[in-house]
Amino acid sequence: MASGMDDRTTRVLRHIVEDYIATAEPVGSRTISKKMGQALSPATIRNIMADLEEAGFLAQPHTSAGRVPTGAGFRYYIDHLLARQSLARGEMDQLHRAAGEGNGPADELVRQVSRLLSNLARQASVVVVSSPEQQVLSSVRLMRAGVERILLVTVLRGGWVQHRLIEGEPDLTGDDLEKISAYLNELAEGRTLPQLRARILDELGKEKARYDRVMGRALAMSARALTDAAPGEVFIEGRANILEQPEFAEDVHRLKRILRAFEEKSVIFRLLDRAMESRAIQVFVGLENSVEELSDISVVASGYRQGASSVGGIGLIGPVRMDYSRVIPLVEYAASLLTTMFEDR
Amino acid sequence: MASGMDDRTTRVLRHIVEDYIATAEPVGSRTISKKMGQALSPATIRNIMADLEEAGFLAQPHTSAGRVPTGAGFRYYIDHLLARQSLARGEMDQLHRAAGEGNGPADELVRQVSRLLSNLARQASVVVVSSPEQQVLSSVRLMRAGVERILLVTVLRGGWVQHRLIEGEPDLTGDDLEKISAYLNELAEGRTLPQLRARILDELGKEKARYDRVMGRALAMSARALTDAAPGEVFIEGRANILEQPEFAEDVHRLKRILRAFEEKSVIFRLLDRAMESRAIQVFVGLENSVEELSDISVVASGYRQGASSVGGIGLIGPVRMDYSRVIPLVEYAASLLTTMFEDR
DNA sequence: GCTTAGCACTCTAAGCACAGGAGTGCTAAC
DNA sequence: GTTAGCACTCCTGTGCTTAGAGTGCTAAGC
Repeated sequence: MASGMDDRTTRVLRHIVEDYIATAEPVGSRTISKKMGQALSPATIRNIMADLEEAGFLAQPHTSAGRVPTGAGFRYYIDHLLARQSLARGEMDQLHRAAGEGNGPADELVRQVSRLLSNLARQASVVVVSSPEQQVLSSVRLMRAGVERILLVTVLRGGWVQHRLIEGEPDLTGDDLEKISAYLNELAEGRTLPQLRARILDELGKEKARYDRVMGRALAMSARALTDAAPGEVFIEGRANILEQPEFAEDVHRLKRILRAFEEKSVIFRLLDRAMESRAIQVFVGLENSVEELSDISVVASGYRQGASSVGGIGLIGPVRMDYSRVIPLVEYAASLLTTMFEDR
Repeated sequence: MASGMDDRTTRVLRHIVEDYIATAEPVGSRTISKKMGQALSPATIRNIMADLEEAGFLAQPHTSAGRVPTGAGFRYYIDHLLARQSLARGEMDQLHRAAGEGNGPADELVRQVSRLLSNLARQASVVVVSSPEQQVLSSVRLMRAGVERILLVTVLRGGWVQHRLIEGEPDLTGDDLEKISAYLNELAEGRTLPQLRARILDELGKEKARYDRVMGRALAMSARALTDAAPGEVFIEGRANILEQPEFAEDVHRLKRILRAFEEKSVIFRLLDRAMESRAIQVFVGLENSVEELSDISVVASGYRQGASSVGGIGLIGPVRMDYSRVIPLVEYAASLLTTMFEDR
């Protein structure tokens, strides 16, 4: 269907979308005519606009208003007409610096980058960290945490740290913990979490008799603790930027919906998981993103990887009227930056 | 000054504040007269109101509107007139259950309680975790995290887990780490973080020669890592509840200010630190809280402790017009719940 | 001397009419 | 196929009016 649009028509569409992105106001034929150097009169533009409206790319809030791009209009613009802006040198530097400051564990790093991404794009930013089950373990340790509690700490290659608390094990001595930890750590070497789990169970069956009961129990307990995958995490930064957008400033109801969605991690997760799988950047416009609460907002997101496996996604959330030409390269760069950062971690 | 108010006057004030809390509308003399069983006519009430206004407890948005309590009015109400509602059995149970679910490390626990507190009070809730320097260590460990990174994990009694990443130490073998960790852990036994730091430096001076260079370097590096106190953390839950309040629904500007403040952890920190010191619950009304950005909101907060030392604060943030009779007991209960939870941790 | 009924007064909120303006669609001429 | 011209629609802002809520003041009553 889109194939039926000639060059002139698409140029008009592009100008309308861009003007609307810039002003957040319905745009009229006069404006577009001027913008195109008066090569076409307003009347001609109006004819074209009528066509575009019929095709579903534009809509009128009311008869005497200008046109506003529909979801489909934005979609077409993004897919076919978008002229990507290249990032400013300074912005790239800033992102690099932010990544450099993410000195702590891996989630510090992703949060730091997300925070800056949010500021540069003037939108709310979201990172998700999927529980990286395919990641190779760096080390594993049982640590005493109070009288009746033991903390199972796992560190994955790349700097992901996870905790699991194990309750009600008062009679393991410090020496026991040392011994078991060393053993666990040895088993963990070069393995992923599920592999370690399997390995422990294996050992437990095979050599159960060889070890004292304490060791057996501790291993079983570790295996159990490793069974519940650490839940993925979601960090949202720059919520306040949402308020900067005029569409939300007016309409408190929409604002409420989106802030509520932010409170529900699962919603955000659903939102980004499609982006995490794919290597390319993804843009979900309005209704497309299938999360009812967020039917009138857009998500621009991309997965980031560690080696071959994807470990999470980073992106921006905002009104459908977003400056995609700027925002898409930003997200893309942030994601690839994270990917490179994890290469030498 | 307040001493000059007779019983009848304060009763009127109380009714005005309570009606305003319930309706968010300026309240008129007629309403109060009815509410007090018509013992006093509206005209009399008006006289009293005029007095209260002169004393600074009430204000009029405009001549023909009813009265609205000022900050001072709320202050007086809270300090002298407040009839605390007792918590519903069910609410207490819910909080207990939430605390029970906080099975993970300590900050999981406080977040869980905070989240529920927020829902029960229908306000945004905030917990701060001050870096607990007086807390006794449970265990300390160096763990390999990638080729060039070492993770220093400290577990404090109560289940507080902290990480510090140490970069650029490729030539420590697994055995080295084992040895040093065991040694560190021994030094840590029963000490607080600053004490451990001091102790390490001590050892380092005294017995430097006795150990191989690797051990010395690793100890020095640990001491260095322990020097930067882990920053305190701030968690805010239930931001969306803020939008429920009519005062914010209308006024986008205020909403913006408060959400912006939420993004700045330091602001929230400043807000709660006075509450953390004291054992009693604290209510900061409007301007009092000295954070310019939040001049028209209230904070109800209380510190929670672990043993004798305070480790953080929990509270609610919302418009000055808050249902204090309900909210104060809630916060109080949540804080004391946390304190008891930490008793047997 | 405190209380209160009565009343004039003030101010807001809501409704309505009206004008101005932006933008459209259609028609007819180029 | 393009465009000037024009009638038409609909929103927006303004001014005006009215109803209502609530006040302050005064004078009468207990």
